[in-house]
Amino acid sequence: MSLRLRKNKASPPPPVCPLTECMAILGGAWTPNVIWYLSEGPRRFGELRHDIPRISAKVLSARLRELEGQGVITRRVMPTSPPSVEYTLTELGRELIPAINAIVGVGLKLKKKR
Amino acid sequence: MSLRLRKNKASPPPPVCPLTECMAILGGAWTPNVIWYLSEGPRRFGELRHDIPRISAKVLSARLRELEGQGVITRRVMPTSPPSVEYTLTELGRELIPAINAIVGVGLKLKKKR
DNA sequence: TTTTGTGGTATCCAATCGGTTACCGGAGAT
DNA sequence: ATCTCCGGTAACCGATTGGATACCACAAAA
Repeated sequence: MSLRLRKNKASPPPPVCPLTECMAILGGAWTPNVIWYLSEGPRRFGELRHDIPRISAKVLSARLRELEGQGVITRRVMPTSPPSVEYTLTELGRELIPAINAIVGVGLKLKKKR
Repeated sequence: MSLRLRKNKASPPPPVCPLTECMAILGGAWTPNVIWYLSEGPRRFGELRHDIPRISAKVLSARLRELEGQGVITRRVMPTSPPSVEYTLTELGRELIPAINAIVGVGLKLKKKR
């Protein structure tokens, strides 16, 4: 003799999730890091490369263009020599900071436990 | 004549980031969704498949085993017929909920703006 | 004259990733 | 006797991903 399965409809699933929408922004490799390092102010391409040592120029370039296309950052070419480029979080981009901070918070807890 | 470049050392980068640590958990496809649907209580394999219609059994299975290995969820086989398996967030897993909520919050804002 | 600094792009490549399909055991229901 | 339900696994496959390397223009500095 054995127990019966509980009905599958037992508990209704939580409401529709907008997770996918937001993860489409945060999903790419290094994306949260880029946003994190932009969260304290504008930053140049080379500075970001230095901030995130293991990122390749190709990937950093790709991420920046994606984020620009999504309206998360703006790109501004400065009239210097050689020309330098400054990236800044938009208002939309700044709305991502609490999420990034929450992720960082969990990361800190994880580190403490090890 | 043209402007000079500002020194690269101008502003120090923010402190070392534990982002990567946490994103190693949240990074896989569907992972945040799985945690989200577990956030309101234990849930069975088939229920999760139903919650996340486009996920394949293979990927759901992989994610659940990964999360179990990372100590985010527990797996419990119930003595039913046919056997059913219940997944539950651990205490560590519950610490991820604020981050998930923050991500959901941004997703909601994104939806409103469209 | 040569070197340095900047912000990239082009190309190639191996690895990974996730989807698809087929299949499984074992008990209960029909 | 056969079908259904449940929670998977195995094998295969194409697409995507990200890393490595080489290369670019242009101006200023050495």
